[in-house]
Amino acid sequence: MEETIKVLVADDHTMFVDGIDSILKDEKDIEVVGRCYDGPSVIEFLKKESADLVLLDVNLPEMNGIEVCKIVNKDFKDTKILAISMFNEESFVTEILNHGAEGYILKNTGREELLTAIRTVNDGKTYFSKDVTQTIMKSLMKSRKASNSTKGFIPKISRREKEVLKLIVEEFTTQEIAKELFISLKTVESHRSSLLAKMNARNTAGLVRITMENKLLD
Amino acid sequence: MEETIKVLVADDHTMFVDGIDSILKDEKDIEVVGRCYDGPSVIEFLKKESADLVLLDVNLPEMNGIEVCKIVNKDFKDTKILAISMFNEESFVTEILNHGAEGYILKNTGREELLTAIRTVNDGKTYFSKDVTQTIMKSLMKSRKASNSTKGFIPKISRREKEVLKLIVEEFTTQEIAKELFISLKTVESHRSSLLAKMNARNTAGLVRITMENKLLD
DNA sequence: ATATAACTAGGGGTATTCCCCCAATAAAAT
DNA sequence: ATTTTATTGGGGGAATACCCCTAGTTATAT
Repeated sequence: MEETIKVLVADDHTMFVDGIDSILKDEKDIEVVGRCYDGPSVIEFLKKESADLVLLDVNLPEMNGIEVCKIVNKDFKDTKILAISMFNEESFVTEILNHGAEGYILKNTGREELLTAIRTVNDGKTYFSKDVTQTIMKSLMKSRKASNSTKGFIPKISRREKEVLKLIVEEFTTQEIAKELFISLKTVESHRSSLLAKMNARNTAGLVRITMENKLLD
Repeated sequence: MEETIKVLVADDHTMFVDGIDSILKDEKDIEVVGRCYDGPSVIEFLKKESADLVLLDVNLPEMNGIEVCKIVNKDFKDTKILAISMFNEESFVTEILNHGAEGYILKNTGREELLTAIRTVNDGKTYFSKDVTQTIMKSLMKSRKASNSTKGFIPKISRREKEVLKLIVEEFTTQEIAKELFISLKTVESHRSSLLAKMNARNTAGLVRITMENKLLD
């Protein structure tokens, strides 16, 4: 390896960043070019200087890791993301990987594995901790089950239906929805029954559950 | 300082321990004599070798920091405890301090402050991070004030209520729930209204949304 | 251009939820 | 031992949701 890997460390825990620094400074092929303690700082840094890889804490203040990941992937395509987190939480893992992170390791990862992860991701491959791999497997299993139980998707929900659905989830009654959207009570009822049919739900409880399970309002 | 301070590092996050190690190895008056990744190991270590100070993570697996703290204070009176945690949580702080920890710092503490904390505690004084001091003050101030501001606060939901709630989320009607649980329609209605009150919901939609948001059925 | 879907709205009726009141028994906490 | 909470159950009524039907207008896609 002729060139050094330029690493930007982003974590709000100073001591942790110090630790990473200490670990990486002994490596000839790796150079820590910056340290950030919140999301926006990462973006600011990358606007001024370049980095090959961001060691990115998923749980950052101000702007969380997922948001940062989105922006970096859009505006700084040459910069890779190695996500790092305290928690082996399925939601964190899957979400940040869906937004362009090339790797995900846990903070209980050892020194050697950290170095391996950085070099692997920098080479354009992906790297996951063993535990994380298991988590990903689990979530894949679950999503398969979920999509099976829903019996083939949810048909497209129209713009107006989505507005109604949003208000239903927010505990509005049909009357209140009608007033809010300046339409007739009967129209709202019509949308409601369309939603029940499309989502294959029996009642309001089903509408809300399926909405949350499938994140239909995001 | 003639003698070196013998430090035992106890944290389940390998990378963090590595970081501490890297920071402390440059200091002539401080020596890391051991590394533990769970509570019982700390006790085992102290039975065999001595340490002046344990850098103790509050959230340890197997046996948490408070338990470890109790035992160390009882059986190894010469060993000081410097508690360390990710979270500036009032409950953690007050509880471990009440069980004999001499200091409490956060993981976002910088290198210099860590070294200061270790030397201060080793000298028989106490050391708290600035943030922690504030937290202690706050807890003394409010102590009695109920936590209304906690938006996500949900009173305890009883076993039976949880059963009813589960079936509501699964789109059962009150009648069906009554049959399923072998109780009267009126009893189910009673549970329903208790749930509405406890969860501060207006209707079924709210029950389901709050249930999903807070993962009340896991 | 001509279906297809979306948005609108009504009539009429049943089912369900939500609300108030109440109260006995059992279990758990103080 | 006493209080509180949980679980059970009821009467009655108002509000809401759900279901059947139809149907005109307006986008949108083929």
